[in-house]
Amino acid sequence: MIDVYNKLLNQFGSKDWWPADTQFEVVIGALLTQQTRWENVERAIKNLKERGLLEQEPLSRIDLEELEELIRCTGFYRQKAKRLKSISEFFFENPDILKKPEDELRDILLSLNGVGEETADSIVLYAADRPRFVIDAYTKRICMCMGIKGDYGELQSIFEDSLPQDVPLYKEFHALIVEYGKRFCGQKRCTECILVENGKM
DNA sequence: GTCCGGATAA
DNA sequence: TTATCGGGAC
Repeated sequence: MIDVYNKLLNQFGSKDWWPADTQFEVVIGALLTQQTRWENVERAIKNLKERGLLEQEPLSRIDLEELEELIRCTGFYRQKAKRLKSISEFFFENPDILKKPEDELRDILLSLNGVGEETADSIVLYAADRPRFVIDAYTKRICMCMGIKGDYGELQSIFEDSLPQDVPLYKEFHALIVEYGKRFCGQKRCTECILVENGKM
């Protein structure tokens, strides 16, 4: 896998993904970005920030319909508004939650409504700064093209076992995979794929 | 019309 | 495994 990482890094350079002022902002962004373009997430984040709502207590207490309007641009705004309120309440009541060991933290996150495996790992990696490799749709797709099959956990193990346990590397690699996926997989430029031609990772 | 930095209930 | 949630950009 490290070869794939180096190929992507050479092609695209460092991405500096997931800009955010606070850990909580990463958590909120992780929910808002589900099935949504990042540009639209930034608008919603800006809306919340301008009103001082990008903090645990204010966001947990905001009127539901008001919150829906502020995040409407991210789509799925009704379910996302409910989830944001409940997760804000949880983080307000458990302020040190991100300091827990990554395995325990991941299980706790998964028990929250609106948090599946990808979102949980995104929070563990980008908010808590712990080594958990994020598997998204592009990662699965690229693996399939390389002949690697498996469910979420199996693919995650393949990446984590073949890479040094390095948080910045995990962050960068996932960002590069998404960038690559957008440009090639998403545009169906399979004949130009630089990852599959030599087969193995 | 298609696609996005998915999760959930059925 | 499939339907649903959904606005915005192309």
